[in-house]
Amino acid sequence: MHISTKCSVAIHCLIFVFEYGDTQKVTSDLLSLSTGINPVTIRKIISSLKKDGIISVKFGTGGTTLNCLPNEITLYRICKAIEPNFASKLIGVHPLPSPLCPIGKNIHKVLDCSYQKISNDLCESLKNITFENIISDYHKIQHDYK
Amino acid sequence: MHISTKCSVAIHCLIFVFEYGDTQKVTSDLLSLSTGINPVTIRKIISSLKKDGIISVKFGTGGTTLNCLPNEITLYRICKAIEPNFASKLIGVHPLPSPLCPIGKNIHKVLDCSYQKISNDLCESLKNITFENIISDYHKIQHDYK
DNA sequence: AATGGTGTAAATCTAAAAATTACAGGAGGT
DNA sequence: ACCTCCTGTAATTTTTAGATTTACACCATT
Repeated sequence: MHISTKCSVAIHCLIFVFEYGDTQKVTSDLLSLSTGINPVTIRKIISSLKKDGIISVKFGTGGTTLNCLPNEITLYRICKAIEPNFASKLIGVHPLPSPLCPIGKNIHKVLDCSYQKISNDLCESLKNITFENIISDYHKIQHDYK
Repeated sequence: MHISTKCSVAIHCLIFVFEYGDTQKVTSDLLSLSTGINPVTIRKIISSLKKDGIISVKFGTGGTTLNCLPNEITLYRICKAIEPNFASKLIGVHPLPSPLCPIGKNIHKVLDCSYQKISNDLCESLKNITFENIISDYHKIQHDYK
C-alpha cells in the first residue's frame, strides 16, 4: 500500500548497472551485496525491469545492461514496472463499511473521487523525475562527500 | 508506509459527524458500526482529530461535533493530524545498503533529492482537496444512487 | 560435462497495523 | 449519591503484507 522499498532498490540497481555495467558482469549476487537485499528479491525486481524493456539480462551466463537512455526512464515507469497498479494501492481504504448506513454504503465511491485526483497528481510528479536526474544527483553527491 | 486506512476512516467519521452530529449523539460505538472499524481504533482517530482542533468531543457523556468549517479542513490537515510524519513514510527505502560500495554509501542521500520533491508535490495535492469538496461529492453520489 | 548464472515456486520469518481486552475516570440522569 | 454510558489509554494478541530463505529446473559459456 505504498511506494515499495522495491522501487528504491530498483533505482539503486539501475545506478549500479549504469556505472559498472560495461566494466563488470552485474549479477544478482553483486547487487544483493550492494543493496543489502536478498538475491531472489533482486532477481524479481530485475526481472520486472527487464519485462518493461528498461534493461537487458543475459540468460544463463548472467550480466545486466541498460537498454534505454537515462532520460527515457522516469520514476513513474520504474514504479509501474515494479508494481503495475501501485497508484491504486497508495491510499488505504477501510474495507468493510456498513452497507446499512447511507455513508457506509457510499464511502468508497466518495473516496474514489478525491483519491483518483491525488493518484493522478502523484503519477505526474513521478513522471517529472527521470533516471538522468537521479544519476546527476548521484554524481553531485559523490563529488561533494568525497 | 502509505496513506493509512486510518485516513479514510477519519473522513468517514467526519462525514458522519457533519451529517448527523446535531441530531444524534455520535459515539465511537456508532462510528464503529458505520465504518466496520474497532471502537478503540475509532477513539484513537477521533482523539487525533480533536487534538488538531478539527472536532470537539464531549468528555464523559460522549458525542462529537465539528469544530471547523468544511472548507478549512484539507486532506493534508487530516493526514497530518492522524500521522504527523506521514509524508516521510510514504516512500519506502531499503534500510541497509552496503557502506563499502560507493553507490550503497550514497544511495539514501540520492533518493532523498527526488523523494523530497515527490513528497512536497503530494502534500500540495492533498492541500487542494477540502472536506467541503468531499461533502459535495457525497451529496452528489447519494443523489445519483438513490 | 562443469561452472556460474537466471527464473520461479513454496514455505518460513518478520514487522507493522489493527483488533481485542481491560480498566480508570468524567458527566448526566434518576 | 449512585448508576449508566461514554472517553482515553495501556498492554496483549491477532492479522496481514513484505521480505527472506530454501530449493530446484534450466540456460550459456568454458
